[in-house]
This record gives sequence, structure tokens and C-alpha cells, in this order.
Amino acid sequence: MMPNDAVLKAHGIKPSLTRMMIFEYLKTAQKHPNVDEIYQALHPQIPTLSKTTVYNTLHLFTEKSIARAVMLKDQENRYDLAAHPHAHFQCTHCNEVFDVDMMPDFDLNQLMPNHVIQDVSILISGVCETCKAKEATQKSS
Amino acid sequence: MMPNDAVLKAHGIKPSLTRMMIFEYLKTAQKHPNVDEIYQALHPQIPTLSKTTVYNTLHLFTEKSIARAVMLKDQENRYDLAAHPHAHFQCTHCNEVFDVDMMPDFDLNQLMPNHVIQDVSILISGVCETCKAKEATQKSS
DNA sequence: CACTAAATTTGTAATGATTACAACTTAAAA
DNA sequence: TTTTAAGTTGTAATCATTACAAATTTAGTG
Repeated sequence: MMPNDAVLKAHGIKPSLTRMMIFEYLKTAQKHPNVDEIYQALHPQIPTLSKTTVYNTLHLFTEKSIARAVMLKDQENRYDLAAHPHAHFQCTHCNEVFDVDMMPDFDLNQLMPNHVIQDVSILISGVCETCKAKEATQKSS
Repeated sequence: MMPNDAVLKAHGIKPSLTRMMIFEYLKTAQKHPNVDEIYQALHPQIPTLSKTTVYNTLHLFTEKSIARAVMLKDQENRYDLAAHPHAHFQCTHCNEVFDVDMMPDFDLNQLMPNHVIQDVSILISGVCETCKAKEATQKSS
């Protein structure tokens, strides 16, 4: 696996320490963090970190296509590495977000031959396994 | 085609005049209006209309599944009738949103048998026909 | 090293969509 | 009519995001 600084450089991003750490957090964290979560997680290690920097960095990352803003039924943005495209499932009960390793290959270039397709994002909403089980238990009691 | 009040009633919504007009606007307007556009469009006809009412009504409509909040790369919500599911294309140049009459039928219930699927929304982003043509013209000049 | 310019980071203030909430109005029920 | 509920309204608060200018760091050059 390519080291983080190489990945950033390969996308034309100068690998400052802050950028590397935000990238590393996106890579490691098993969630789809919003700006505040990233800030809270890294603040202890980078005491001078500012939220504006987190915003700046995420804008840079999405512009250079190493991250994506995940569209959700929240009023805030969450972020995701752009590496392998996948769909997202968000539970309407617990609000949790899960990756769905699936990306149907409809041929958009054929369907919309005169458009330039840059990105496709799929959001599935419903009730997750856990919440569904809880519901069932409550109803039967 | 069912009259508006019947549609509302069928979904358990009492068809007040305001609600009917917001519904009618969603049905007629060839766009994916945000709250402010709806408010501006109806304000002349309903001088006492309040933005809060627009918010309330849209919440009610989405809750009762006759409208959907369209997820876009904007910071504001846009709305859409829930009638026929379709994907959305948003141009990264002019920001315009177009309907894409396509909804791939991946079998989510099979893929996620323990989840309850309520909704699937697909957002395609890229450059639209018009903007692509303009770009080409500019480059060649 | 010293100096300069550019890139990066930071903090504060402004913006703007959305929500909370209490008051007011209208419609329905008794 | 009287009462109660439903619907609507306006104001104030919340909160994510952006604007922007200052401060800091980094890189390049003499």
C-alpha cells in the first residue's frame, strides 16, 4: 500500500503534517466523519488545529478527488475516501451510516452521451438490522 | 389524474389551501425548488404565507411520502414529488439539476435481506450538455 | 545565513438554511 | 355558542459553512 504522503503527492497535494493526519483519519476511522468529529479527534494531537483548516483540507481533498462529500439526510457534510466507489445506507432510526459494497454499472455514458459524468453517489435509506430487531422485540413484548 | 385534494387525503393529509398550493407548485414547477423558491412563488398569491409554513408543509409531505428531499451538493434542501422515482443529474458548472429517467433495479432486498429499504436516491454529478458545448467553443477560440 | 515570496494555518466574524417555540388564526366538534 | 384541535405565523435561536485578514510556516534565492 502506498504511504500517505505519496498518495497526496500523486494527486498534487503538498503533504503537510496536518493534511497527512486528516487523510490518515479518513482512512482509519470506521465511520463517515463530519468536520466536527475530525476536529475533535485530531485536536488532542494538533493542539493548534483550527476548524477552518479542517474545512480547507477537505475542500482540497475533494477538489483533488481523494475524498468525497457524502450526501446524507443530515444537514451537515460527512466525508469519505474516494478510493473504491460504494453506496451508503443510512438508518432512519439510529442515523448510523454503513457502506454498501455495490455499485451497479448502468452505462451512464451511453444513457447521457452528451454529458460528462464525474461522480455517482447512491444513498439508500431504511431501517438497519439492529433497529429492525429491536423493533420486533418491542412489538412482541 | 387524481385531483390534488384527493392525493393529499389518500396520504392522510388534510387538504388545506396552503398545502394544496404547495403541492400544486411541486407538481407544476419544472425544477427542484428549495424552500425560498416555493415561498417566493406563492407569496404573491398567499400574502400571509410564512416560510415556517413552507418548512412545516414539506416536512409533512416527506413524512407522508408524497414528496422527497432531494440530496444535492448544495447546502440547502430541494424538493420533489415522490411519484415516479428517478435519478438526478447536477451540473458542476451551472449547478442546474435535471431529472434522469432511470432507476436501475438492483435487488436491494436480496443484497440486504435483514434491512428495511425505504428509499434509494441517486445523484450523478458532472458537466451538462450546454456547459460542455460552451467549454468546447471557448477552447477553440 | 538572511531575505523574500508563496503556501499553509489560524481565529473571528458573517452568512444563511433550518429549527424551536409561543402566539395567533382557522376549522371542526360538542 | 363554546370548546378543542389543527393549522399557520413571526421571532429568536441554532449550527454548519464561508469569508477574510492576520499570523505562521515552508521553500527558494542571493
